[in-house]
Amino acid sequence: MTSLDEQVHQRRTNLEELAKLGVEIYPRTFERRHTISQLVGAYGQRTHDELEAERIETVTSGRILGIRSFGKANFLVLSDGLAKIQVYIRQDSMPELDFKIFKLLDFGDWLGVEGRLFRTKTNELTIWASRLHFLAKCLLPLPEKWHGLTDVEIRYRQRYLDLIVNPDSRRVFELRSRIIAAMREFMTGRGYLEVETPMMQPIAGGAIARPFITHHNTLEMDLYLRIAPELYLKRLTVGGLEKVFEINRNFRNEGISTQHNPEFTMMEFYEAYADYEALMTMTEEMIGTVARQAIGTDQITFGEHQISLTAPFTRLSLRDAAREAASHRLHREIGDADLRSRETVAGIARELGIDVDPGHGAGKITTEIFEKFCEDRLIQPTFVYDFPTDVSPLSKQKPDDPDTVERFELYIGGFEIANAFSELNDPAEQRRRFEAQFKNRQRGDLAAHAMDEDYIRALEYGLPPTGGEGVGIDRLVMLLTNSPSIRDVILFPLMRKRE
RNA sequence: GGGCCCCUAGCUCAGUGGUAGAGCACGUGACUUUUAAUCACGGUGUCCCGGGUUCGAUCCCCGGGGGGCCCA
Repeated sequence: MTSLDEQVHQRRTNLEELAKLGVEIYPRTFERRHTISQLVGAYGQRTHDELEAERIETVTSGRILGIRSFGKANFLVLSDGLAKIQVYIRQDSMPELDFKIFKLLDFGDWLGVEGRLFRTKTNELTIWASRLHFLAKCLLPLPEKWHGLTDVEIRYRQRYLDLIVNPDSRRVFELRSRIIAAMREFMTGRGYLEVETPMMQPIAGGAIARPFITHHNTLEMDLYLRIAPELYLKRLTVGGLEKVFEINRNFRNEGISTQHNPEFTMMEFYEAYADYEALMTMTEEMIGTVARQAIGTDQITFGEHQISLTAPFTRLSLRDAAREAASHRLHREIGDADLRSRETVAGIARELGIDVDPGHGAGKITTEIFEKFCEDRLIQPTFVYDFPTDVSPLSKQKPDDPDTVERFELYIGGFEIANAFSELNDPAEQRRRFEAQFKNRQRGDLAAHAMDEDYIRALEYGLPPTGGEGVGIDRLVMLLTNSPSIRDVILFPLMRKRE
């Protein structure tokens, strides 16, 4: 018999023995007077003498994360996932049946306890148990208590084990919830309406990305999982909802990395009468506010970096960033005009070791230079603004420069956190942009934006001047929880199927 | 998709071309305020899978699977 078989068998036997004693082995409810967290919160500072005077009786419950037996003195460690409390168990303090139950408990079982709070000689807050209530059996052995569970594959595939034994993991997901709550509060506090738009879309628009395809049987219709809610949210702005936001999942059928999960969470919002300048101001306020509210500070540690999220953030135009990086590497001055000539910028890119796609225009090539040489150096919060028009099919051009759109991306910790622009609201120009994208698609670019006639029709009814933005929630959570991989902040990251 | 690395007991990890190891966990016993409890004794296994080389492979070689990091 393997060690595993042996341990599972032992646990099953204990469960059977409990049943033989007449114990309800899967009881339906349990009424607590306090959670363990409440006990620790309320009485964690009480001294031995205060507890003796107050004689606090409690009924609580949790999972057994430690058993120390000394014959007649026995200790359990009980956890509610957030806090732990010790339980003192002695045969002469409880009914005979309850002590028999205790003898059949295993590491990992769920248990209810009645008793009085006291402090042991070593000053540990402890429940002196007078009754035990068996709540559920743990039939499989848990990971070791000291090293915990470090195998990342098991942590992701069996997140429940990770959450049981790794308090830091629990902490990350508590913070994730608080970050999203703070974000929602920030938006609703500014008068934004929270909405939900389709996740299944007949045309996957609003971003440059390859979609997942699914199928509706009775409609006999292929659908895409959305790559962005953008086009639907702007339809709402056409409909007069001047400030809307949505926090929800997007799905992109692309590579997986420490910064990319196929499904990820975005907060996307649109505000009538705002432009990208206004959004920059709002974004730096949002990031700092959310950080202070969710984690208590806007000065964070991310890996080896100390990052300040206090406004204002640095602002850097994309072409300046690309120009400076190229000038530095090629040891000569690259001018703005060099980046706007397709021939010149393609030559520069090749000199920099970039494989230039013959179908790519000057703007796309400039963006590639930026992505390759600048992105991962933008550790402190930086707005990179003014993107080439050919990589931004939904953004409004600058009045004096049709090759450039009013768009920015926010970089923190070396990766993109947010993407925003003044929305293109001229339906004729929007149609031209979609057609240009269609040409990219014909050349084989499966991520190119698709034509959306209904969206153009909506624009024809009139979209007011509008600014819109998407904030990557998972990446923000990574930053605020100092997590090196996006999989550490997604409860169940996508993993390859296992035989 | 490419490169590099990892896969050994339930968990965390050593290790070797010749009967596979430790700590925790598990079992038995001792112990009336312990806390990574301690002490004594005890059993651990498809060394990820398949093929090859070899008298002999967990180890070397090839292929596959899963995972991680970096690059695209």
